[in-house]
Amino acid sequence: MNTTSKNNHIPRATIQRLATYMQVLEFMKKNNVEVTSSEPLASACDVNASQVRKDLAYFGEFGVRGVGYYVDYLLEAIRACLHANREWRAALIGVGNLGRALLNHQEFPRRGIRIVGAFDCDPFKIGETIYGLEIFCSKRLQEKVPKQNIELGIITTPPERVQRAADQLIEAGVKGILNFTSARIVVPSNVSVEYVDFFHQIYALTFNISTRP
Amino acid sequence: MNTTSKNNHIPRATIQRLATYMQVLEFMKKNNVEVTSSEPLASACDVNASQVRKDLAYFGEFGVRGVGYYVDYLLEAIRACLHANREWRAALIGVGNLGRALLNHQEFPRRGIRIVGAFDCDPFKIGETIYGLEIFCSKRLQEKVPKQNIELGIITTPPERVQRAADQLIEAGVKGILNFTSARIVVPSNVSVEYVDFFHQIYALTFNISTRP
DNA sequence: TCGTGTGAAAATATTCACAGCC
DNA sequence: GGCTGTGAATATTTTCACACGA
Repeated sequence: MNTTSKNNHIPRATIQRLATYMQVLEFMKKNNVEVTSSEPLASACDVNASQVRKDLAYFGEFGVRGVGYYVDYLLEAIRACLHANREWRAALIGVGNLGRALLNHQEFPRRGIRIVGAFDCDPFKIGETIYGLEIFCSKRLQEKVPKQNIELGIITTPPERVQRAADQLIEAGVKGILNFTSARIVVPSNVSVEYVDFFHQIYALTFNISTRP
Repeated sequence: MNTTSKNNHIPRATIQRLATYMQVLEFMKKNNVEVTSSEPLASACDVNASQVRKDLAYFGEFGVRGVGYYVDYLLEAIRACLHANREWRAALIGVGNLGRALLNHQEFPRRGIRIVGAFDCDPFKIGETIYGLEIFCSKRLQEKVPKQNIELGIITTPPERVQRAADQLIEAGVKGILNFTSARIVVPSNVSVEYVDFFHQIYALTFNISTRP
């Protein structure tokens, strides 16, 4: 399985759709569907069938002409494309409500994301143990990130502190940041940032609802 | 302020960026910035300055040539574009961990989203009161949605139950659904659906990190 | 025959560049 | 002089349509 064949730039939309295909394929697998094809996969994801084929073509050839795709094989192929087929170690900064919820979120370990460090700058929280994880002062990221082989940072601080948290994570050497804060951050170009803010989806809803027949 | 002038189709990406501009403008407002221009706004959002102007142009003219944009005015204008400048009433189905966290999330009321009904199908939860809201059986959506003027549904059930929850919401008359489940749903074309799944962002991260120099 | 993989065509989105207005 | 608003140019993404292989 060759997942690096076409090294030309891959649209971000393609990456998002691959994640969606994964979800649908997992659902199919759970329902003992062994073979599928671009059409049902596409319609489950509300896209065009050739879109599915084109998205996959960026990475290689995973189907069988005249037959379709073996669910299990395609699932593994997509996991490999997204590099979701290995363990990723993460640090979480900001142990408030949301932070705690994420620390307890079973979907993370199920998908190979291990949150192995919890950090905060509140002296009352430092030292506390939550879900088996001791909370450290954010200043100790410097020391813990390399030691624990942490590559991802998850920020769940209040928005005022997000930039400082990001700076500390980057200084400590993480390669990617997942920002749950509503504020934007500035990072050097060798670090990736993704924003999680479901109000974007809410506004897409309110807009769509309001501008319909 | 005319926010419906150009009725041609508006790209989804534009809607998403408008939500981002809102966040940045709110940040500026909090920092007492009164006037800005497309350049600083664009660079804070990692887009091109003419992208900002083009996005706004879909809805009208909100700037002053030679000057820029008045933060407060632009903010209100964008809110109006997204229909985020009024109250929206929502029902939540699935009072598990995530559901509870959302019911307690202060950002909802702050942004005019009022969750006025909580529903579940677990008999042990029905009747319980959480954050001042009684939990009702999902079957009562039919009756509660019209009575309480609910337009949005928020689904936080386990994925196996998401389709049924969606069917009940739609049957009861909601116009838009925010699906926090990892499963896809099928809805009639007069209902809008948005998916919230931060693993999409995580996979964007793992992909980006892994396919860099 | 059926469904993939893929060039070519069409549709969309982004960026440029500058006229127009403060 | 400076920055918006916008048509025109460019770039990107999606869709079509069909050759090819199982």
